[in-house]
Amino acid sequence: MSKQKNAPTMADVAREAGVALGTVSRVINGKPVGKAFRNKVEQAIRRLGYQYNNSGRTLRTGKTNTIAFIVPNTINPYFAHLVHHINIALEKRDCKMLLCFTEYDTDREAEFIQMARQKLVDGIIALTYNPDLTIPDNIPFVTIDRFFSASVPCVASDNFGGGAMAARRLKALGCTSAAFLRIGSTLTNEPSKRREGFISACTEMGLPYEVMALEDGQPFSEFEHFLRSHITDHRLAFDGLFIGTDYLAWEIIKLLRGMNIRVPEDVQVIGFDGIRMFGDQEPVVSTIVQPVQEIAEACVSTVLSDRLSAVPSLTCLAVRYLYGGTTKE
Amino acid sequence: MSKQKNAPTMADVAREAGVALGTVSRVINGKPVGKAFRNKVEQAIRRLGYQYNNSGRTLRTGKTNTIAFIVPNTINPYFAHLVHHINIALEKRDCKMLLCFTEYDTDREAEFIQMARQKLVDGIIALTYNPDLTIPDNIPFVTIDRFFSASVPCVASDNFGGGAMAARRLKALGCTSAAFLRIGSTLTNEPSKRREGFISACTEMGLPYEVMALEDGQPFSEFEHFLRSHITDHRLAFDGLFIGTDYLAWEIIKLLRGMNIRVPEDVQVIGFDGIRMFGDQEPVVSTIVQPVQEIAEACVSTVLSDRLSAVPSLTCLAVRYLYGGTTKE
DNA sequence: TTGTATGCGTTATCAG
DNA sequence: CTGATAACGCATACAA
Repeated sequence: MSKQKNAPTMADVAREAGVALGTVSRVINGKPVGKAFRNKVEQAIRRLGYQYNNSGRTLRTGKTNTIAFIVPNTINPYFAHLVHHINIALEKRDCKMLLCFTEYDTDREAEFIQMARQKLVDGIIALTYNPDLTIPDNIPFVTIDRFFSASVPCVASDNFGGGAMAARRLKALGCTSAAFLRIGSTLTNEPSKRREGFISACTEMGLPYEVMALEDGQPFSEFEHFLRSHITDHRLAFDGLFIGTDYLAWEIIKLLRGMNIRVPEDVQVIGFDGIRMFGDQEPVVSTIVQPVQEIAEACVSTVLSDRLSAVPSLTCLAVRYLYGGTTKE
Repeated sequence: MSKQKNAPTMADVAREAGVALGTVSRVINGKPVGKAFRNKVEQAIRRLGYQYNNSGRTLRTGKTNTIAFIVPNTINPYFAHLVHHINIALEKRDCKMLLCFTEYDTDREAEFIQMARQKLVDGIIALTYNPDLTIPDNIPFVTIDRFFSASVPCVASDNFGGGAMAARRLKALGCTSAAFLRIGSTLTNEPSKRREGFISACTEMGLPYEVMALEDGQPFSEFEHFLRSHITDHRLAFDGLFIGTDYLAWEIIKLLRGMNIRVPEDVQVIGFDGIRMFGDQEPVVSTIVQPVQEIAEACVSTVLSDRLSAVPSLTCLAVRYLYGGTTKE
C-alpha cells in the first residue's frame, strides 16, 4: 500500500506511442487528431494505464470543475435532500461537489469562501445564516433562501405564497382559529416570508390568528408554555397550526400528544419543507413542499453560468401542499 | 461578477516586498525566515490580498489534502451522521472531504475510485455494496462495514456483539419468543454478523427465535405477510423483535401499529444504528447504537496514516444499548 | 494535422 | 538565511 511513485505522464504516453506530447493532449481532450495517431495514443494509454493528473490540468486551465456547497449540516433531512440534488445536478455537468459544513458557525463560512480564492473551486453555492457575510464579487456565488443584493443571485422557493397557501388550506379544512409558530435566526431572509404570507392570507380571509416566534437561542420549552397558556378545559384555543418547518412541526406534535391533544382531530398541523424521513417515504407531517430538485437545478445552472450578469438576481420557485396525516385531508 | 483575471501570485508578492520568490514561499509555509524579511513579505501579502493557489501547490507537492468519502447517499440518517463525523475528523487534520454518492450504483463506485488515480484526492474512505470492487493497491483505501482482504483496512462496529446484546436485552426484559427481521444485500459483510450474534445468544440462553430475512429486491410487503401469519387471536407470536436497522424498525413499527399491536406493551422492538431523527434528539427506537464518531475517527486516522502497512486490517468498535421507547425500559 | 516550446504557481534544490 | 532556478503535468499558441 505504498504510494505510487511514478504514475505515467503524458510524456510517457507520447514516448510509448512515438508521437508528440501535444498529440497525446489532443487525443485526451477530444480535439481533432489523425486516425492512425489517435489509435497509437489510445493503445499507449491502455498499455501504461495512464490517467490524467488533475492538478496539472487545473493549474494550466484555471478550472477546477468543482463547486463548493456551503450548508449548516446534513443531519436535517431538508439539507440532506438539498445536498443530494445539488450533487446530482453538478454531476450531470461533470462537476464535483466540495461539501462544507458550517454547523451555523459564521467564522467557518468565511473560511470556506477563501477556498474559492485559492482556486480550489470554481464557484460557491451557499445556504448561510451569517448576518454580515462579505461576498467576493469576483467569483460565481449563489445563495439559497437569502437575498444579499442584486449582484448576488438568490434562489428560494415561494415562501410568501407557501405561507398563504397554508392559511387557505387550514381555512378550507374548517379551521376557525389559527396560529403560526416558528423558531429561527432573527435574520430577515426568504423563509421569514412564510409568516408574512400566512398573516396576509389570514387577514384577507378573516381567519383569526396568533403568532409565536422564538429566536434561535431561546429554549424550546417556550412553545410548551405558549400552548399550555392557550388551553382551557383541556381544549386548545387553536384548531389550526402553521409551523415554520417540518422539523419544528414534528416536535410540536410530540408536545401536543403529550398534552392529550389529538392531531388532526383537535388541531390540524401544517409544516413547511416537505421532509421525508428516510427518502421517498410519505412526509412526516402535512406540509408545504419546497421544490428541492428545482432549487438545486437553479443553483447549479446559475453558479455555472458563464455570463453571471445575465442571471436573475432572485429565482422564486413554486411550492405545493402535501397531505401527511396531520390535517383532515 | 466577472472572473478575476489576475490574482496576485508569489512572484507579485516577491516583487512588491522586494525579496526573492523562495522567501515568500518560506514565509507562507512557516519555514525559518529573518524577522525583517518576514515582515516585508507579510505586509506585501496583505497589501496585495494574496492567497496561495491550490493547484500550483498540489502539482508541486503531489498532496491534495483531500479525501474522498464514498457513500450511498445522505438521505439515510445513519449515513448523514457518518458524513458529518468524517468531515469533522478530516477538518481537524486540515483536510477537505470530497463527497461521492453512489446511490447503490456499482458503476459509479468504480468511477469514483478513478479520482484517486487522477490525484484528485489523497485517499478514499468507502462504504460500498459492490460485490466485486477492485481496489487499487497503490492508494490509501479504507472501507466501512466491509472486509475485502487483509491489505484493505476495514472499520466496523461490533455487529456480532450488538446482535447478542439485543438478544440478551430482550430476554432480560421478559421476552419469551423472539424474531430477527432484516432486509439488505445478499453480500456477506460485517452487518450480516448482527444476525449471527443474535442467534448465538438466543441459542445460548434458550430463547426461541425465528429469522425473517429479505433480499434487497424483494417487496417490503413480505414483512407484513410474515407478521400476519404469526398472529392468532389478535396476538403476535413474538414478544420481542430485533431488527437489522433502525430504519426498518421504524417501518415495522408502523406496520404493527396498523395491526393494532402495541409497542412495547405487546411486543418489544430493538433496532440497530442509533439514528436520531433531526440530530441530537432521542433515538427513534430502542436500539443498538453504533459509535459513529469513533468509526469516523478510525477511518480518517487510518486513511491518513503514512504507514498503512502498520494499520490493523480490521478495526472493531464497541456498541451500546440505548432505550428509545419501544422496549419496556 | 502534428511537433515544439512556453508558462500556469508552487516548492525544493542548489549556490551564495 | 536568502536568492536564483529547475521541475511538477498539462494545454495551447505557434511553427512546421
